[in-house]
Amino acid sequence: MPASTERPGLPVRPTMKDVAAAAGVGLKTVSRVVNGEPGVSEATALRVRSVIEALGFRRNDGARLLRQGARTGSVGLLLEDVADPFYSQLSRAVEEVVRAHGSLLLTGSSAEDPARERELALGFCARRVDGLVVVPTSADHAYLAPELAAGTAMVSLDRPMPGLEVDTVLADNRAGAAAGTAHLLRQGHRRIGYLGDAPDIFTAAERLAGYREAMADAGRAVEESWIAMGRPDPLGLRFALTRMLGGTAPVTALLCGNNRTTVAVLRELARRPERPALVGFDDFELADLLAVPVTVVAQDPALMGRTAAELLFRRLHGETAAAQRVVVRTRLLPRGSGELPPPATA
Amino acid sequence: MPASTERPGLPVRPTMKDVAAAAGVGLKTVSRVVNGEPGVSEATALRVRSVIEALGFRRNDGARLLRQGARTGSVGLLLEDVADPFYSQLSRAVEEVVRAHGSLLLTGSSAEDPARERELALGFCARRVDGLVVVPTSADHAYLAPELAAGTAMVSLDRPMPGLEVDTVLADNRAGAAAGTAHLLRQGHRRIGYLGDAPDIFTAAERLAGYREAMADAGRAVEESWIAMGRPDPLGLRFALTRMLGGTAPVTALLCGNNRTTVAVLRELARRPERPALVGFDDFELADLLAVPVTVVAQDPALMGRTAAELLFRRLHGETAAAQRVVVRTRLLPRGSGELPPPATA
DNA sequence: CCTCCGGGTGACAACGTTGTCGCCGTTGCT
DNA sequence: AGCAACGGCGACAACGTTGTCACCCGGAGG
Repeated sequence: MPASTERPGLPVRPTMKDVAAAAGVGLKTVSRVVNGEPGVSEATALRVRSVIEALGFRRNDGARLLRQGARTGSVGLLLEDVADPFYSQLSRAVEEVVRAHGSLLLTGSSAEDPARERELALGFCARRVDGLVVVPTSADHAYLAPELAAGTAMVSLDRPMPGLEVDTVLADNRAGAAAGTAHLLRQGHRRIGYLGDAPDIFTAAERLAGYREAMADAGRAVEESWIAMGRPDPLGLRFALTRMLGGTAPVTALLCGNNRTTVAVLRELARRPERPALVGFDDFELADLLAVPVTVVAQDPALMGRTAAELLFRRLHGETAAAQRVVVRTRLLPRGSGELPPPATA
Repeated sequence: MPASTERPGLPVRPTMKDVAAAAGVGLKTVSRVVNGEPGVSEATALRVRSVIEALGFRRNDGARLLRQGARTGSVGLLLEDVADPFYSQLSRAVEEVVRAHGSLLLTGSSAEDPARERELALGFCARRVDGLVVVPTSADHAYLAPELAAGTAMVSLDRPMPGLEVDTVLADNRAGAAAGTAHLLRQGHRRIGYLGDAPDIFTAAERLAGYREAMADAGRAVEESWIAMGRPDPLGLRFALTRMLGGTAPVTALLCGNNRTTVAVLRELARRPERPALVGFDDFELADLLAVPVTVVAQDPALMGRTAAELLFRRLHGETAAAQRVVVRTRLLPRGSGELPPPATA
């Protein structure tokens, strides 16, 4: 009758040693049973299993991983903000793939703060995640180079990670923004405003470039006062809209650079008399049910997330080809707001 | 000049041993430097630090945790679907608190499938998370009892976890639904429909109960044909609405049991001639910008998530009081759709 | 001169698990 | 009867880290 260690009252997790002692077998036999390895008689296995059940034993994966030196079966996801519907959809898609591969997902929101992103990323790496899916902030990511070299797979999602040779999944921001702009031009608009996120954010800059491109292709000059870039705070937006929509030659249409901005603009427009045409980049729920349904350049966040995660696992499964860049198409969805004609006076 | 182990071409993470060898010091000295322990001369520390930098060494937290037998500094969050805005807000709030406590967050979506939830929860426990925040499915959670006993902190969020003595954070579903119903009754509605999620989901059942309560308090009988419960699929919904809104005594108002249902109902109503009054349970973005702004019983998901996470860390910090139940208030936000009067003919 | 002390350092065990290897007892063959 | 083969099982080392303890050395005190 072998005695286990004392319990001083505090909860202690039973180990294989405890199970072995309680079942009157060797440590390795318990290991074999737990892992379903052959070489254990059915009788012994049964006894061990019942002890495991009785003690509530659960294998310590940390120790297991340490011993095997193998994969941890976990992946880290870093993005700007899980609560943003675009990212929450990305997140869900990534999670789905991760789960299908039997891995667990660590999630962290960087809030667009490089220091915070770095802290999270290195935290994930210290936990020895097998891979990282990152929606990178605009800061330098050189600190990840050692991790990459050490074998942590990485995929950059939604934005590139300059200086790091990793697979990258992007939307065709430029073409999408150009398509949205061209659409407005086709409706007869000549003075079109662009409201986007801070210009150091890759997607914001690309979409602005697409807007300029389309305007240039149509032979239309762009006045810099038609452009407003920055985090979409209500006050700045109100100011920008007043500037664009007021004066003697107001813009008659708006292109919004992301769903946050689009929603903020809609909310602001509801307080104003002007009814400019509007195309939003990135679809959002209920866009089709608004008083004037909102025309958008829709991304496919689920596809982007899925693609990124699959690229990651391809690497983890041994793929060694050069880093690739996948561009996911956007689609213009005309719903009404983008088909409003310019006012007759314009 | 001590030689490290050979590298066969594959990436290998350097260990403290490698650093020690390269710096010509003992293993423990490296450990001391890494952990900022005293007892190392500044000269030695400097040398070790530069070697760490050069090799790109990063401490293996798994081994550290194993040795210390301490906390893993990670928490698991289990919910139904991160892509659902209600849960993504919960998620963000939980993450914020977790981060403030220096921990990492593992996230998993159960998709309302008990087997999947179980698999995820046990996976988290095998990773030895310090605690678990769970939005439980309606299945039995007895399998978590050993984990709880073993010292894994747990908090139940949005729904209770019967049979497990854990802190629980809930919205006041019943009172909220009753308030929404009473609001509709005050507008003169007498025949009010309720559309909710599957009745085995706690919140759906509670809200239904609140609806019945308010109807009973007003002395109004409820016809069972006014009630439709189930996952909000478009077809079932269409059928249910046809039933409720058709016939000789149609309902003139609707109470929707959650944001998914509300949106689905709005989408379906857009295809139909009837314009019943409507109150939704749970707020959603743009509810105020729709053609008829939507009156809702708003929950506070951020507060709920924050509260749950804080209760969890209180336990982790040694709190041993009996499990408590925190109820977070809901608020009725009248915006228009809930103030529509019944048609004169009714 | 010897002793004591304390700062700087390293050897070693241990955390919980798994891979390797060898032991024991049966069985089946010659 | 002798021997190989095999199934069942356990002892032991190792994974990368940290806690314990002992060692070495120079200087202060007797």
